[in-house]
Amino acid sequence: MDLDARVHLLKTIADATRLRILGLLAEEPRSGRQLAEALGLGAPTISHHMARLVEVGIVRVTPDGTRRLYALNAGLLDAAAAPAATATVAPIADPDHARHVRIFFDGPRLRSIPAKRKARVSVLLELLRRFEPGRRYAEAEVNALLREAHDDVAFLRRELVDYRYLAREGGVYWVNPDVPDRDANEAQEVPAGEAAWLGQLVRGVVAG
Amino acid sequence: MDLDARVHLLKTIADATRLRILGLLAEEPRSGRQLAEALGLGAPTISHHMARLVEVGIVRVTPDGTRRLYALNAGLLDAAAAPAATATVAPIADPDHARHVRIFFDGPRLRSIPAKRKARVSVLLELLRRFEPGRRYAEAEVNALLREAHDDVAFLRRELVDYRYLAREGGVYWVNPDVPDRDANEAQEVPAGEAAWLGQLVRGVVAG
DNA sequence: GTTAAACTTCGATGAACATCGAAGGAGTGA
DNA sequence: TCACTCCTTCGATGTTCATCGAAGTTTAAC
Repeated sequence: MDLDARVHLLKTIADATRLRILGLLAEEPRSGRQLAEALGLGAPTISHHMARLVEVGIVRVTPDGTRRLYALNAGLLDAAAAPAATATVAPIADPDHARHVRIFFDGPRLRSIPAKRKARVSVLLELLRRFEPGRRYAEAEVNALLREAHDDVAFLRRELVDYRYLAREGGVYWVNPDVPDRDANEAQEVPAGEAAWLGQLVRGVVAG
Repeated sequence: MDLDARVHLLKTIADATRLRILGLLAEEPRSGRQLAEALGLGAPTISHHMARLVEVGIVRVTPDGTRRLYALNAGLLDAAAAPAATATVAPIADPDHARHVRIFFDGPRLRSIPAKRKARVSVLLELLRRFEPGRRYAEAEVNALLREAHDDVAFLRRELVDYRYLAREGGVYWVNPDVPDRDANEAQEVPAGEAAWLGQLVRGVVAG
């Protein structure tokens, strides 16, 4: 996480409305409408803030009928609570990874799905990081997470399973604990340091 | 610390230039000129940022000849490092305290020194909070800290000592560990919680 | 007093952005 | 298909604020 990223993240949290939103989401997940009512703000304003919060990863969103349910990203906070645990997926060592990500991602969205295998692997690994290791996901949850990146969730899901990045049994998915085929991947320790101060911050700020 | 204060503090840190300044000050104290050179910015810009950082208490300033030396407020960071310690001065329980502070303070500055004893006590206790308990101060340091509030530092210093808020021996001052005469003061526990997340944040952000 | 260095204040400029109303999807159910 | 709800996008508005040059202030040294 470089300077710009940190500034971006801080700027995102440094707003009264968004702090109040985080406080509400810390109690329970809520829809946009609920947040708008609770804060006395218009729907466009809420939409604006939620887009920012989701973009930096503090909030997760799942479609639910015509509504969209927003929830605090528990993974970050849990990582902060157990600062010794290494709860993140091992880093990606492919030197072209960053370039691929830059080319194919537009924020959280995927501009397109790469045709070439190497770039597709980069994109899939990047998507894999949105899943919490150890947690089990229903197929709908997997779809919801992937839909933040691209509409063809079925293809992405199939690819993730084919590459063994996601394991599946019945309708339940989870991150493969020892991901295969990750080029030159030496599983270096990434203690939850980065997530730790973020989570600590969010906890502290939200708790008041 | 209410919502607005937290937002204000976050907004203060959420700036690339100020984060770089904090990073530099984490290494060693520096003057405004040094910071301007290191960052390639104009003197007015540095002055602007330093005023903000000092106002929120992350940075301390001491005059040094024609220069002003800026240093990270070690107290906050130390409080974060030992999260169990209660390193802050006991809170002020006088119900009129907040009103007095609002009336007589304009940011860190004192509009005037209250003539009435009650209000003056409030102001003095508020000033006392700018000192780190346990730390020993040279008279020049005491003056420097008080000068941020008002030019008549001699009067303020004498009052602080007269009220036994500051103890003195030789030329050395320190916060009286058991402050007397603090109306209805039941020394409630204020674990360094607030400072903790701030310090944790600064540490994390600065360390990268 | 005078000069020089370091810093602050003032005013202006431009960029970022929170908010809103109006219009435009998108999902749900008749 | 139609209506309804929820949400997003667009365009406009007003505010905040980082930055700079110019001018003012403070401190030290002679």
